[in-house]
Amino acid sequence: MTTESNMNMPESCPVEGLLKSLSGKWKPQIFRFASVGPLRFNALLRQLPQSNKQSIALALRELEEAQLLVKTIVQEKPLHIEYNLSERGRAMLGVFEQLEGMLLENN
Amino acid sequence: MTTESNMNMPESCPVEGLLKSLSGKWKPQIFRFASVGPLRFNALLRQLPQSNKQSIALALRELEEAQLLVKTIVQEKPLHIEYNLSERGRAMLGVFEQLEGMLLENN
DNA sequence: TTCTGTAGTCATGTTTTTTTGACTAATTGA
DNA sequence: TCAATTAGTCAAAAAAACATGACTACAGAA
Repeated sequence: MTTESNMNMPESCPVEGLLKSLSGKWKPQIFRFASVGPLRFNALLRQLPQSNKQSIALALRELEEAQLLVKTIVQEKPLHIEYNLSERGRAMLGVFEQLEGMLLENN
Repeated sequence: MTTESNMNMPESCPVEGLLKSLSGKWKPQIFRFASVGPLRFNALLRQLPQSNKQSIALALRELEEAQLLVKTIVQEKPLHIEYNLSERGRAMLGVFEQLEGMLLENN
């Protein structure tokens, strides 16, 4: 039933776009970690010992593309890279916290 | 890096569970359709012409297991099955509508 | 009793995602 | 200068998700 016409079909519904940008094996956890404090690549790998570089690198890139995280080069020694929740990311976090409340209460 | 120990690891974070139960190629759309009115299997297949029975059946089953939809046998003629948003599903919908507002405004 | 519509399941194949392991390249500390 | 740490990339393999086509089973209409 699949045709060529559904390739790269841009999301019509923004919520569906958000769900997609948070879907995958590692992105939800990474997002949650980012809500606590800045992330660094190798530290993240150590926090997610069942994961791997490739997947984490991809997840970070996609979260950045979705504008949920921002990547910064920190000009300190040792020079390094940090990922933080973007403004949009923090806004999403607020909604998720509300959601969490709802999910816990009724059940 | 993968071990056997992460098989069926139950979700620690309820929001991650929700994200998971709404992830996949068809579940978000099905959920949105359900927010408009009752769903029926064959009608859904016709509304999602690039999909297929197998995937839709699986998506419906998983949405039901996640308690976002409820399945009802309608004792009318012709006897048929209906899927509706559960109470939990409607609660989620409320949050998603709020989310939608946020996603549209800042950007 | 045969045909149509309902709501699926099952085995198999294809495609997409995820993992593995080797490799790169810049920075820093000893 | 050597070794370690940081943050990755790449090609290939393995695993998971998705699609296809054949099939089932029941209800109702002609």
